[in-house]
Amino acid sequence: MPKIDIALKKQAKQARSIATVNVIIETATNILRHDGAPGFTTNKVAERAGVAIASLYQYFPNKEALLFQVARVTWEAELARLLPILMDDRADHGTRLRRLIREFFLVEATEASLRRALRSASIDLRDTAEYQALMVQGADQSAAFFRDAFSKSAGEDLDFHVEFVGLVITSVAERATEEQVCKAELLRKADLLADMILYRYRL
Amino acid sequence: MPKIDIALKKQAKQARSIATVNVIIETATNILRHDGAPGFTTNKVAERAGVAIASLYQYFPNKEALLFQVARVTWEAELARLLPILMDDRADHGTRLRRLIREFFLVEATEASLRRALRSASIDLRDTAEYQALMVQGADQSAAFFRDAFSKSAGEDLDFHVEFVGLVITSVAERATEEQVCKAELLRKADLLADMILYRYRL
Amino acid sequence: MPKIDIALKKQAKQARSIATVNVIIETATNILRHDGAPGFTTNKVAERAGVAIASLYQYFPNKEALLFQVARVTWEAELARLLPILMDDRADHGTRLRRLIREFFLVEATEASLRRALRSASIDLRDTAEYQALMVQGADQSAAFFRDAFSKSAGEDLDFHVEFVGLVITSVAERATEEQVCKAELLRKADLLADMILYRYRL
Amino acid sequence: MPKIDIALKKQAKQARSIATVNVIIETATNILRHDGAPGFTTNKVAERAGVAIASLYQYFPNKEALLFQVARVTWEAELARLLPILMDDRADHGTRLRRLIREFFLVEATEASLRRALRSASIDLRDTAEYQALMVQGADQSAAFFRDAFSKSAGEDLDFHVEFVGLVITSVAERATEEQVCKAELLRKADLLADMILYRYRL
DNA sequence: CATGAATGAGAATTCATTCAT
DNA sequence: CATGAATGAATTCTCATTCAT
Repeated sequence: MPKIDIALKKQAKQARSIATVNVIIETATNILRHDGAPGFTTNKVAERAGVAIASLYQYFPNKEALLFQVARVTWEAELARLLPILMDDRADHGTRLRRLIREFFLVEATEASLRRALRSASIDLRDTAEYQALMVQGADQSAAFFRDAFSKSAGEDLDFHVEFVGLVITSVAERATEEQVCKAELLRKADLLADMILYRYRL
Repeated sequence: MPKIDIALKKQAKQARSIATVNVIIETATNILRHDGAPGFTTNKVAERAGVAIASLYQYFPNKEALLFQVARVTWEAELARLLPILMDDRADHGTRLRRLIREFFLVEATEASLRRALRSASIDLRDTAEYQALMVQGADQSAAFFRDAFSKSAGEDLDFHVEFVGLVITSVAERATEEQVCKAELLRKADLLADMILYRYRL
Repeated sequence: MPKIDIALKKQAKQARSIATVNVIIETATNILRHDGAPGFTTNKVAERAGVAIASLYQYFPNKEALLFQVARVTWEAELARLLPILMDDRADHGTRLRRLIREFFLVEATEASLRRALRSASIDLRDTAEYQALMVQGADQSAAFFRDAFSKSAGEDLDFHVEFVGLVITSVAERATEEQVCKAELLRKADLLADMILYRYRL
Repeated sequence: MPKIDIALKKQAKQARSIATVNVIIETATNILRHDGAPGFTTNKVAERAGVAIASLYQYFPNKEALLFQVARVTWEAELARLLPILMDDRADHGTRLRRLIREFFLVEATEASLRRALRSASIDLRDTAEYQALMVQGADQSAAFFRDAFSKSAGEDLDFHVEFVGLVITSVAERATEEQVCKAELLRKADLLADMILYRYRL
């Protein structure tokens, strides 16, 4: 039941229009990064991107659609950094989990302001099928990993634990990176969180 | 470096003025609760509160100032529920921490939509001295408790642990209450989080 | 089931605001009269009325509401000219009907362009309860007159005839006044239409 | 004084071009029929017709030109249904007039929404020479018929009567078909209008 | 003090039309 | 010729805030 239609209007075919679309998405990302959600207006994006506002609306049916593309690109980049850690079978579960959390904290930190803006702006997005599909993409893989890791110690309701640990890691990472801190301290926090989880599940 | 001046324009002294201010704050709270951050406009608050918009601006220099008062009142109410648990010396630290987390989850859940709206609306507020002072208020008391609880097991940098545990509890509680779930599941999550912390600090 | 809410937002109370509202309605009427429906934009109305666009929207919740007020004022003025003719019991039905049609043609002619614009612009208005109530106002009185006049000759389905004659008069008057013609010719047409109706109903 | 140039840019000569032009006109007609005047945008027409917007502008110099073609095609189809009735010498004038009015009501009813949209969209068109020429086309033939039919009873100014009766029939038909009614009631109205005219002219 | 009135600046979105390949 | 790309100029409507009584 997505109230807003988020699908792109036209697929850009020619090189010129592909460039335009990309410029728009990049500009939007930057604005979100630097000015936050309240500064994110279609007019500003168009102006800063150097295209007419009507051009923006030729590809994105509405503001949310543009926002979604920003979220998609950002999220995909994030996944690309995290998945390899999950898949690395040479390391045991505990090691991988610790690495995952560390990397997750670092990833969030690099784009802290962008992620925050994205979060606060994409409230309407949450209900769209597209957004949920996007989120599931990465969640699937990590859930499988968690399931594997906790299978012995979690007790009966494995899924409950899997979901909750995911929630804990993402929510803490988000908040921990809100304040600007040095990398060392960030990693210390990541490790401390990893400790809590590893202790609980005896990894 | 607070860009916005949040201080109340004039401390309402007469009974009538105090009542007006309170009505405005309550109305604002309700609007935030029911209509969310985007529905929170000064004109709507004034209208629903039954005062002229100009009167609102006689007490609150700008929108943020009003928002801050809402945050303050809400936060103080929350503290009032949590502090007794922290202060109860009859229970040992582990028990109190578990209770604290449970209560915190419940508190957050009862006003989930209000808290979310407050969060998403008060981004600019974060930088103000007033807001930070407000947050410290409760943090002080709980920090003392945490310091006491973790003193043996935390190792050297006690303050680091104290701060981080606070962050973990608040961030997880906030996210865990975002989706509507039954009380039982909420408490299960609270307990699981408590487990993680208690295990780590051997309580 | 009115989709658009047409009710005025605030009732203007002070003299100043009553003047503002009136100026806006008058300006809107003039624009409709001279520029037609496509030229009727809220911005243009506000600008020509010498008020800020936001002021316009303080009293009229949307474009349609303003349009409705124009229709109301115009319609009421029209009624004020027609009702006395209907009520005049000194004349017989035939005479009154002939006078009514003449006056109706003249009324329509004086504001031909306004009425046309109003018609073409108020398509959405038709479905609103307010608009229908407004229309019924005058229709009631004339229907009563028609019913009285045709009762002997119309046969069984009196209401059908009453409604249809109303439709005939209004539709012909509207179209007959579309082209600019002299008063004499207009009255000739009115009389010819009256003939047709009077003959049919033996008045 | 046609402000807008309505003439086709180039008479499509090749078969492919003719097909394109026809597809565009048909699509435009359908959009007008189903979405009404406000939904009638050149971009939408082009998209639904499966041609590039620039191609549309290669044949039609502007929106009005396209609109005019729609009006022309529609009007010609209408004429094709009405003329045979007028020309049928086996029936007397009264019979033919009654038939004409009935058929006219039916024709208008079948395409009520299209005609309404066409009317409300083609206000500017009225002043163009082309449009007037188009309208005269059918008017000529029916005027001849009316002249014939009313010659005895109309008195001196025959042309006046001829023109006015035409106006009466078209205006009433248009309005009578605005509301959705069953065929039976529509014909009843047509007959009642025919009565009025026939009585007046003793046919 | 309180308030009714007023507004500047901007927000999202649309549309007829042109341009360059 | 056909078309993908691009846009200027509007349009409706909102909102935080000020002003004058």
